[in-house]
Amino acid sequence: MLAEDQRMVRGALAALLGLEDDLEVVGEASGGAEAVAVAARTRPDVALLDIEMPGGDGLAVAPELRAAAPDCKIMILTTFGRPGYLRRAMEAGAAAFLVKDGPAQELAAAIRRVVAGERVIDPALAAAALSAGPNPLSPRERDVLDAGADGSTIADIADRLHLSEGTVRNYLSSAINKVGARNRIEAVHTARAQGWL
Amino acid sequence: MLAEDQRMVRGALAALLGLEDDLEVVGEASGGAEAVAVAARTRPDVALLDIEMPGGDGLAVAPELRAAAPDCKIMILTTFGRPGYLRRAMEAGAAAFLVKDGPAQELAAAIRRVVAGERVIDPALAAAALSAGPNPLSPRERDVLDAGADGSTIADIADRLHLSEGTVRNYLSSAINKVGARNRIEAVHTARAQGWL
DNA sequence: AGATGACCATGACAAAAGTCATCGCGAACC
DNA sequence: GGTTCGCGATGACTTTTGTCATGGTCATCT
Repeated sequence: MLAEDQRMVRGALAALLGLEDDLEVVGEASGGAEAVAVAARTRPDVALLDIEMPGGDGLAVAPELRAAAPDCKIMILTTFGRPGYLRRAMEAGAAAFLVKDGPAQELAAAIRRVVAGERVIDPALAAAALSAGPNPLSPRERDVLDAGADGSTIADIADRLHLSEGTVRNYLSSAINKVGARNRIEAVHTARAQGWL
Repeated sequence: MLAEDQRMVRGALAALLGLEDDLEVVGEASGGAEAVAVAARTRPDVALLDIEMPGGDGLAVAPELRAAAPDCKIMILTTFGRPGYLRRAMEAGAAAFLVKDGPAQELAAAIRRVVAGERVIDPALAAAALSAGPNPLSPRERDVLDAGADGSTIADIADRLHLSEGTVRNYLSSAINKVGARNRIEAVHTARAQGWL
């Protein structure tokens, strides 16, 4: 099964896999929630999930998908090889983590290896994820940083999260400090780059 | 010819086009500069360019490509259907503007229409581009806004652009005002969403 | 020849953002 | 039972942003 929001890319990936005669695409989905429903219905051997999708990203729905279709292997396919993504993917029980930058043949090869029971992870990425360490941000710090990512003012964030302005300032300050940034914007950038948001 | 930086997507698109027996992929490139070189060598009828690429984006290299291979029709294929992108694509002489969200069959169909001499643009997108109006930012305002997008401080920007801090502040302020934002971050967001950056 | 507008710069001021010390509460852990 | 840590809050303080008025140069357009 294929879950990817960009239809043209999804169609192209389907075409790519269609060239392999031991592989068949039995279902397609354009979002996280839909992926779970489709998997429950079509019972695929393997689910290929994109991360950047509307309606619940691939990492968030992985647990639900495991519940809905326990025998289905989960493979994460993403544009960005962020250490934090890989970590979360592994914690969610994914069998593979691929980046779209990789060679096209790698996809079919990885699927076969996953079906055979192997786990497939780019060694360089694995090393980066390990050396980067875990997410240093507390849940609340993440919330606040994320809420401020779009240019919202402190008052906006406080309002949206039902916190006092001072509290928001403190969380923001400690988040900035923890990621080693000089201000909110830098903090959001580096946190995103690490896959911490 | 196919220019797209993500190899897996590029391979998948090639597979998709390979299914059509009146179409053939004669060259592939992973960046803007490479696209020009490949086009000069392989002389394709049509060049399919992604926008979000390293080494000069599709819009920037379109003029060079026209110079290098005058008979080659240029098609822009992008993730984001931003009004400003469409406008720039048209000004660069592109024959088509497609978004990756569209249906997969649309790609081959669009290529055939372009070869037949037609121009292919999503009507909804064209309307949005026209109603949004042209880029309100002056070149310098764009520079400053862009330089500050990564969280650089005013002093950083002033330094990088060889301007006084006050000047940077003024440009930033007028840019914020022009796009109707409340601060730098919001300004960058909306400017990006419109394709003005 | 005069208007317009992009460009660069100051200085002054108000409004945010960020830092720091300090406090209380509750849960987890040794 | 004490320590630690995440959570939420205050108040005071400094720095950074953003706004505004103003002024000058240069190129373009009418």
